[in-house]
Amino acid sequence: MQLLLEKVESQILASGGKRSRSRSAVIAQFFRCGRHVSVEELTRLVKKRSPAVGSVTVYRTMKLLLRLGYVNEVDFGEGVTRYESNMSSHHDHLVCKSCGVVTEFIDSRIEELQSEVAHKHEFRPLTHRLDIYGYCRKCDSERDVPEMSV
Amino acid sequence: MQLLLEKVESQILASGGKRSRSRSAVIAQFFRCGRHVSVEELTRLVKKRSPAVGSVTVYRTMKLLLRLGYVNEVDFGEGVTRYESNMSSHHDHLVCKSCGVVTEFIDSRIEELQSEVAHKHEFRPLTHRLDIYGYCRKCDSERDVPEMSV
DNA sequence: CTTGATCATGAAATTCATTTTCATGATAGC
DNA sequence: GCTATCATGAAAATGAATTTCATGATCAAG
Ligand SMILES: [Mn+2]
Ligand SMILES: [Mn+2]
Ligand SMILES: [Zn+2]
Ligand SMILES: [Zn+2]
Repeated sequence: MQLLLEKVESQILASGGKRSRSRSAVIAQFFRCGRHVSVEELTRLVKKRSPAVGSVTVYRTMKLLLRLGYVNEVDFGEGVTRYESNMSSHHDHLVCKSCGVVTEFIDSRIEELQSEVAHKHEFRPLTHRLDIYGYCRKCDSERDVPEMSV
Repeated sequence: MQLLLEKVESQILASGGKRSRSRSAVIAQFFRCGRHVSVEELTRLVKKRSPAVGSVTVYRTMKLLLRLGYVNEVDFGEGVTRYESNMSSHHDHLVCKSCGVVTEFIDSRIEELQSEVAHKHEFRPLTHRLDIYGYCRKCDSERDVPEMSV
């Protein structure tokens, strides 16, 4: 982990950037916390250890990591951009519309069929986004329970 | 087409709304123009025939059609919401990153596999969004051409 | 170690799509 | 025609994200 942080920092140096406390704090916290973090959430976490860090620096740092290829932006239609590490390989998402929990999956048959469809349309595919929205098991069973209220 | 407009208007009446010139103009223009229209584009088109109509009314009318189930919102990550008629059945999208052209497709095998994956994860799928980003044939061949500039 | 050029920072201002407010105009049903 | 209710457009407000700007930190050279 410390290794990863140093690798990122040296790549920042190599690309003409400089080290900084705030930025290190943001990067370390990002790799420490879970997936699909929003800037607001990440800022709150960073502020616990480094109260002086503002959200603007978090915005800038995430864009920097994006340029360096360490993160991906994801958007589940909430009006905010979320970030996930690019260390793990490509995957798609199951998004619960009730509790918001996100489950990752990969299905090579679907990936294969996507390539096939693209080529059938003379289209050169580069990336794709497959999000399935619905209810996770917990939320689905809760919705089945007949009226308990009032 | 005139039929469709009347159907929508009567449903608006039934749900407690009233008729209006501006709204009719927006609805008619929407069904007249192509798919994946943004509010800005639609407003410009409407203004040609009805210059007094403001974009706020277009925003409101599209949300109304959304509530009544006539349209879907689509988002290709451009920062603006686009609308498409809900008359045609579900489909997915091939989006050209160069010229922006959007091709629709449907592949029942992919749809089938999505259900399978969801159920494997004890997830009840309701909707999904599959967008494939890349280059259409025209843009792909143009990019292959070696440096022609200066 | 000092210097000086360059980069990074946070606060405030700005942008841009979208929504809300508000005073006024249009509509429907009596 | 009257009137309650809805729809309108302009302007203001919102909220995420970016830019500006004055100041502070960093680093390579000397
Ligand atoms: Mn993910
Ligand atoms: Mn479509
Ligand atoms: Zn859930
Ligand atoms: Zn193209």
